Amino acid sequence: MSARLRSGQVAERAGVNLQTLRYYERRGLLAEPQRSIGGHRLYGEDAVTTLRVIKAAQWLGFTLEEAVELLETSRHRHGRPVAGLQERAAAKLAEVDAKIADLTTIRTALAAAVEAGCDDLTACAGSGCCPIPFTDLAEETRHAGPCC
Amino acid sequence: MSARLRSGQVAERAGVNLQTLRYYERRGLLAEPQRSIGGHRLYGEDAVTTLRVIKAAQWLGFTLEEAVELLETSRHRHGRPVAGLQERAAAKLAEVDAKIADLTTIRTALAAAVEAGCDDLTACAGSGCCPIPFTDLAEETRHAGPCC
DNA sequence: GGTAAACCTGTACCTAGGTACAGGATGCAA
DNA sequence: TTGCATCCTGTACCTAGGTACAGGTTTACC
Repeated sequence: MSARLRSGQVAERAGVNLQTLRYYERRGLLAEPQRSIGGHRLYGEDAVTTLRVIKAAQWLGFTLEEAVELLETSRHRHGRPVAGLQERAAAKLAEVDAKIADLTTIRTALAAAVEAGCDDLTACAGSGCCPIPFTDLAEETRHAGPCC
Repeated sequence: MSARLRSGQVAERAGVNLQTLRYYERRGLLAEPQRSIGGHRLYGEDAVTTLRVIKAAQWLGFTLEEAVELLETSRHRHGRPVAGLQERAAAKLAEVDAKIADLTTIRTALAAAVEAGCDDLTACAGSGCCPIPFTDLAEETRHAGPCC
């Protein structure tokens, strides 16, 4: 239907690596495109849109796994409302809020350590007067770290 | 000098996996301990402290690579002040602030998308009325994503 | 001295999201 | 038709921070 794009052109327009296209295809994010006689991939403009959507989803904090689901529901939601962007975005919003709260706690500890003039974590761990919660961290192994 | 602890005891006290001890030893975070006649590792109490420090550093957002440096300066800073915790903590504070700012931007976009009732990213990418900055993201490839 | 738990080494595997390389085929323009 | 850029496949590698397993030795306790 529309002008066919070669993989290099799609990659360039979307600002991704050529290999990433194939990777996304394997992961099911990008549909298998048409092929030329010789076997080269030929994409439509919609592939570029899909890549933009993937990038936006990643920016919002969705994993590729989640991006697959977002794209799938977007593709074939025939009438009945599968868990759509609304629910997922609300859940992600809560995750982001939790992450901000964690980082804010850490920020406070870090600022306090700077303020208190701490200059040696090992010494700090010994003296009980450091604002960094060493003992809490040792016990709370269940509580995930700040990142990833 | 102090009571010798076996690797399992150290791991348990610090709340880490046994394998993690060896991993940290390889990475240079944990000094090579003494050995029993038969070759088993025998640690002092200070190993547990070191592990607590590592956990605290990770919680604050330092990588293991950075934790090595923190521990090393803590170990052999003979007089002259190498870049200590103060500088590193201040730098990390700036990083954390930047991360919080990024997440706050994302939070705003996510909340706006929920508010606007967006229910399909692909459709959103087409219509220009979605609060998610698709086009900006496509251009700003240099700007790192929200996480890691 | 017997036995079970703990420990040893080396190596492979895991997540997440890609990236790189080798060796060969295709596409396009002069 | 020649030549070069682009693309193909499959496989290996990367970061970061671990975790798991196999096969063998040591320690500790009864």
